[in-house]
Amino acid sequence: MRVAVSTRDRLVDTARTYLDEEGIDGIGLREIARRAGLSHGAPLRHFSTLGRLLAAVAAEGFRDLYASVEVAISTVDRADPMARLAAASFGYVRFAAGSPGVFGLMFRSDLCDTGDPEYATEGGAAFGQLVELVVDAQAVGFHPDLVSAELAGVLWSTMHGLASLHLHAALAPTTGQTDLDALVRIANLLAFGASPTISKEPS
Amino acid sequence: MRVAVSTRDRLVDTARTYLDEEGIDGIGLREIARRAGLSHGAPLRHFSTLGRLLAAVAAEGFRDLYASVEVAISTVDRADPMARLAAASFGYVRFAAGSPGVFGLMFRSDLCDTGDPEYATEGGAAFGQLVELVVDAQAVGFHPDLVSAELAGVLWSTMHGLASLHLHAALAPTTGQTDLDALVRIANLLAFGASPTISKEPS
DNA sequence: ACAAAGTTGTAGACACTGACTACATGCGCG
DNA sequence: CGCGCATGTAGTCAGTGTCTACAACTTTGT
Repeated sequence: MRVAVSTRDRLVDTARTYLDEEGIDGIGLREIARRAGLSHGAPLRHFSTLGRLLAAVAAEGFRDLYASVEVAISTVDRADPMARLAAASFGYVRFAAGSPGVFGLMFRSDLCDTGDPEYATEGGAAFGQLVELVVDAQAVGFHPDLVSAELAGVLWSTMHGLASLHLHAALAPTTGQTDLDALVRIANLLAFGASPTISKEPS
Repeated sequence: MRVAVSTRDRLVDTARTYLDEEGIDGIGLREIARRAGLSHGAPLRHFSTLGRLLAAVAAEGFRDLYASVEVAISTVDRADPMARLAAASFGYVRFAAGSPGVFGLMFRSDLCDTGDPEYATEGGAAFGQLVELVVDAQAVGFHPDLVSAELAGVLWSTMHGLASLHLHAALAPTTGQTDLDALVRIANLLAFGASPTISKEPS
């Protein structure tokens, strides 16, 4: 929680708060302006369009996602790449579960302007973080024959799918299941095998 | 391609066509009415709200998804549950790639009214189809200790994540990768192991 | 057969949205 | 000081979803 100094930052913060409190549905330029105590046209002084404003929110989301993964992998042995990869999974879904609104926004190309350079930079950084983890894992024998970026893409997709479907409650009604961590454990079991060191979530 | 007999069916068909041609962005009640050659209020005579109309479109999407998976698994040996499961993966992403607009809509709870009974029924049927495949696979030794619905949820999530991120082009820029089938092959490799019978896509 | 009732489509209105414009205010800097 | 420029305001425009009144047509009961 950092204090909003400029109006620009306050707008991004207001949007973030709205997303996590009210969800992604009613978000809009005028609503953000209202909550920030500004006139309906004020945001356009700082962002040329609503999409750019939301792209800035999403970029901050990617930074938070990066940090969440960083925190998760810091709890396990630095010399165990497989454990770090498994921990990263929990960091990913933990961010999604903790900031569902922002997470939902980050992958909504119809809402946030994905052409925004900040969006691309932060998104790429988050993915790059995972690729590094994958490279380390490959170095200790985890599917060393596969292209790192592709392997990372598949692992990302798994966590992304789990988080997405969980938030959309598309699985819950039929599975009667809300424990996201349990599903991540299963996913890790499938991907990494039944190692006891990675079958439990960290910290 | 079946001929639209009632106005109601024509509206659903018009929305479908729009989604696959123009994407999900500009869809709306008035736009659908325009394309169907009706006045802007006509759709509300058949659907109480835009969300219900789109829910009907999504429900038809779930039926098509079901059919796509059915086609995919029909190409492999009926007595090989693992091969059928792997084939189902291709059926899933093939539908998503072939009908990106409808696929995107199906999991957008802010757009289509997920409380619609038809939506819930068809969505549940599609998931049930996967659960059956998983049960068969468990019977031949594929993680028999896990809860079928949870295991199915994880597998669904993986395919869902791959399709979602692929369509959002969120992975493409960093991975430089557009071959969805290749990613599915990797995902199957991770989940099912390196059996040559499932490492290639069917048909 | 004929009128009543229901169904279906139209047209207008309302509140709302994102974006654009003209205008006012206030700040920094030569 | 005074000129720019950045910032915020208010009004406007085209567009949206939804509601309502109304017209036309179809079905139904007697």
